Formats: sequence, structure tokens, C-alpha cells
Amino acid sequence: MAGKATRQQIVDAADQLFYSQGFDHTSFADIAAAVEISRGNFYYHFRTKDEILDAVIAKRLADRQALLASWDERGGTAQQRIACFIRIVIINQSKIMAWGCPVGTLTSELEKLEHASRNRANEIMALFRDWLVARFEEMGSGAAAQEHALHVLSWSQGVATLAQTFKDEAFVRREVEQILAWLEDLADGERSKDF
Amino acid sequence: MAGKATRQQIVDAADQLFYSQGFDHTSFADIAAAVEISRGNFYYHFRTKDEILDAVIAKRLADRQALLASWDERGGTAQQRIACFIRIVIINQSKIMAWGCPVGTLTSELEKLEHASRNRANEIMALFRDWLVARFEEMGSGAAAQEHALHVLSWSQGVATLAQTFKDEAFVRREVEQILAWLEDLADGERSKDF
DNA sequence: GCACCTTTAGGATGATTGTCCTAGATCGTC
DNA sequence: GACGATCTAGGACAATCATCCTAAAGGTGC
Repeated sequence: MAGKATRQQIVDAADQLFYSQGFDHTSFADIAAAVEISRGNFYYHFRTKDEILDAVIAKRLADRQALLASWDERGGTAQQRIACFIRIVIINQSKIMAWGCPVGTLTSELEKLEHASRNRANEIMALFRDWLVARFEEMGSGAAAQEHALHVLSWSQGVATLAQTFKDEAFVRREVEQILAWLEDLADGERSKDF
Repeated sequence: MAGKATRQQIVDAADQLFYSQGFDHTSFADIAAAVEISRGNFYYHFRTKDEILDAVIAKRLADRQALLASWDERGGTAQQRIACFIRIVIINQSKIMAWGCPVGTLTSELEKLEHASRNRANEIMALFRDWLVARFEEMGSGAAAQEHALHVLSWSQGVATLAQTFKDEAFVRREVEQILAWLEDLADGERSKDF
């Protein structure tokens, strides 16, 4: 259990705390307390708060990349894989109701802080966007793929924000059903183009 | 220019700063500097940061109530008034691209802080929701009015979040056109029920 | 011109912040 | 079992934070 493990623990704890409390409101002491290490030890691994943020962003980016890759590897149609993305808001429902979308709330906070790493955080959102674009292209949406991708991404952000505000499970379920129906119609439409 | 004016200036400056920087990240000194008054004078008007927050929430609530009332008073169909709501994201586009939705980002931040006033902030979102519900009922949506209202509200939050992240004007325009078309279809559907 | 209330100024306070430093503990390698 | 590298602990630092205090200025009524 060398420093590698400690470093990982710090990043994991910071990831969770930045999500639940926000980046700015989370202090070195908070993270150190969560990992149960001294501030001195902490400083050995990360010398500035920005370094931790960059590590958290890198971790989140890697996690999401792995998640998307796992859906791709599992196979299935593009439509089915987009549906996996849509259903995240149900799978992570309790967390989303408490703290919103981890990606959307971080990018929003860093934009307001005009933080130097805000563009790096935006890359996580761009990762989702680009993956969705590729899936819609795969579905046959062509030039409209970008538009559809942003539509789904925007939808997910809206649902997350309102879920956090009103904590209405039925709302989330309804919205998921509606967008899945929209996706189904779209896929039907693209398929009928082939004839 | 007695204390009334100073108090109003403080609330206005705090409103703007809470929006652009976030509540937590805005200090007494920031607000005092914006109004160009001393911290002592500040303290005379507001003894705690929470008091300023409550005043800002009250102002925002009143402002939005007045805005909604102005649309109602201007007349027009329920559909036209809902369209006014939808078009806010275009009217306030530059601010939204910089700082997101003032309502959504504040509620999200206060939820994360578990701040005592978070329910009061949520009331602003509830104000929009209830107004939209009433308009959809007016349109003839009946039991589906709540669902449609949350759909539009959720849509606005998603567009605001993505607009802040990607700063893509074309995306905002497209989304507005799409939801207006959805609203048009819905209104057509409700009208055809009458026959 | 005096008394009174509202408003303003600016310094003081203790807590917390991010950051830094030094000293000791633990480890693998020989 | 000794040595150098890695890791940990905890105190010190200046800056900033929300909050509080006292004193003076400004205005109003008599």
C-alpha cells in the first residue's frame, strides 16, 4: 500500500467531494479528512488544489471513456448504445437527485470561476458529444448526427438539473420514455431511407 | 439617496455576482467593492451572507413573477406566452453562454451546499413550473399539463447548460425552433380535440 | 443650535483557506 | 543491518473569510 494507493485514494475522495460539495467549496482539509491522512502527506502527492482538480478531471475522462467503450464492445445497434447513454439518468438517479450531473455541474462551476482547467472539464462533455455523434452517424443520421447528439446531451443535462431540484422520480422515468420513443422514431426513419 | 438606495444597490450587485461567480465564491468584500461602500456600511444593511442571499432570492422571485405577469397582461394565446418563455434562452443568450441559467445554477449550487435557503431558491423554479402548468392547462392539455410544463422547463435547463459549455449559438437556435415546432404540434392536437 | 436617529467608515477578531517546510517513519536493496 | 529513496506527520505561514465593534458623519425635528 505505497503512495500509489494513497494518491488514488486522494483522487477518489476528491472526485466524490467535488461532486457532492462542489470544487470551490471543498478544502484540502476536507479531502485529507476523507482519506484520513495528514495535510503534509497530502501535500506530498498534490502541491496545489489545481493539480488535484486536473487529476480528478483526468480520472473522470478515463472513467467515461471506459464506460462508453464497454457499451461499444458489448455490441448491439447504435440505437441500443445510445439508449444506454440515456438510461444513465435512471441508473444514477439517486446521485443525480442529490448532486446533479457530475459533468454538467463541474463544467458550470469552473466556467463561473473562470478556472484555468475549465476547458479540460469541457472535454468530458465533448467526449459524450463526439461519441453520440459517431453513434448517430452509425445510425444513418448523416449531417444531422451532430444536431441529434447535442439534443440528447442537452436533454440529459436538463433532466439532471430538474431531478436535482424537484427530486421527482416519475418525471425522470417519463422523460426517459419520451426520448427513447423519439430515438426509436428516428431509427425507424433512418432505416426507411434505405428503401 | 438614503439607505433604501444603498440596500437596493447591494442586492443588485450581489444578484449579479452570485450569478457570474456563484454564491459561495462571492465574498462580502466583492460585493462591497462592486457597490463602492465600506464593509461596515454593508454590515449595517446585511448582518450575514445568508441574509443577502435571501434578499437576492426574493428579488429574483419578484422579477420573474413580474416578467411572467407582463406576458400574461400583454394577452395572446397560451401557446404564444409559452413561446415567450422558450425564447428567453435567445434573449439572454450572451449571459447564458457565460454563466448558464441564473435559476438552475443557483438551485444546483445551493443543493450541493445543503444551504438552508435552497428550498427558497427552488421556489423560483417552481414558479416557472406552475406558470407553465397553468398555460398548458389553458391550452387544453388537461392532466398532461404538468408533464408538458416540466418538459419545457427541463429543456430550458439543458439548453442553458450546453450553451454555457460549448457556446454554440446555432445549437441554441435549432433547439428553440424544435421545441417551438413541438409546441405548435401540441397546440394543433389540443385544438383538434374540440371537434 | 441642540438632541436624536439613520447611515457610513474602517479597524479588530477568530476561524479557515491554500501553500510550504522540516523532521521523522517506512521501505526496498545491497 | 545499513543506506538512500519514498512516504508520512504535523506545525507555520500569510491571506482571506464572515462577522462584529466603535466612532463619526449626515439628516431631521424642535
